[in-house]
Amino acid sequence: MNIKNFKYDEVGLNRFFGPLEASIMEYLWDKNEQSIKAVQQSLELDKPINFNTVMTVMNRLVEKGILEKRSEGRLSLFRPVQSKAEFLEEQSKKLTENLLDEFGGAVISHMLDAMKDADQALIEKLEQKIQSLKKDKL
Amino acid sequence: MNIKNFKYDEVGLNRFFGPLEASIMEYLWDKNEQSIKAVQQSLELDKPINFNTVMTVMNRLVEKGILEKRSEGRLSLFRPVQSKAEFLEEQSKKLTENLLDEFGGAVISHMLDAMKDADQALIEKLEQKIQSLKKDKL
DNA sequence: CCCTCCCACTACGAATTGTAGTGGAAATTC
DNA sequence: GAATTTCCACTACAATTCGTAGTGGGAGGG
Repeated sequence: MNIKNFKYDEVGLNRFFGPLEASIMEYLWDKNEQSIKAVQQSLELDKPINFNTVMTVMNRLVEKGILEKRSEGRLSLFRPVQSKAEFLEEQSKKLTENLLDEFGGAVISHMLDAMKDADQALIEKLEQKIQSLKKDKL
Repeated sequence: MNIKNFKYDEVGLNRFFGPLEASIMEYLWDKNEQSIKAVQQSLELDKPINFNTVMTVMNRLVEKGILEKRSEGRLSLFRPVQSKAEFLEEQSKKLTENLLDEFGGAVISHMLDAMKDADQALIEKLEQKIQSLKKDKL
């Protein structure tokens, strides 16, 4: 799983992937294991896309450790290594740790500042976490 | 100020810039306003670097809105648009907001989990923030 | 008047991502 | 069994980003 960049100016999967990569991942996370043909046909519904283009990008995703490739007879099937939830969990965790390493506790203040619309339950949860952190310090 | 990517696998300014860009910014944040020559000579202390290489990269930083360029006679002087502190503040804020937008309150939990070594003062501050957030909700 | 210093313009290579052509091997069809 | 279709491997090219550097021009000092 080899994601290198987090893109400020994009949204969702496009923060981690190129646009075509993102569409492919979106589809595969929905359908789990699929052939290139199936992916290409699905993308084609939106706009024309060459089979080989899809294949190349999918093979690159395998090289990057995002997809797994399996042969069934002469058919190649591709499937995400992680679920979308697992992927997002891992990325948000990595980014969070990176941010803390880089900027220290100050980010947490930014977080809370930005979090005006947090719901009550989350705030309670945070409060408890803080309490337990305080205890650990004693 | 046009930073696009945050790099997982780098550290410090290298998360936002290429390595040469980062060295240049580091120097200019220390010295404020300097000529290309001054920058190049400073970098040269580490390893040989062509004057034109430095110039090209500095001009690109101007195009990106990171540096400002000013002519004094026929000499060009370059200076960061923001202080390093301002820059880091802005980036950490942007990233924080992006992360929250993207992943919701869950990141905060990650934060606190990762924050085992937070100091007492920070924890107090967080507690107060939480309290005021709670009040706002009433 | 020549030389040196500084800058503008231009170009190239590696890496990343999207694009697609060519051709080969297997399956299907006649 | 030969022809056609299906699917994949290999290869290549374009745009972008970043580091690199060559060529040449203009301004000032000796």
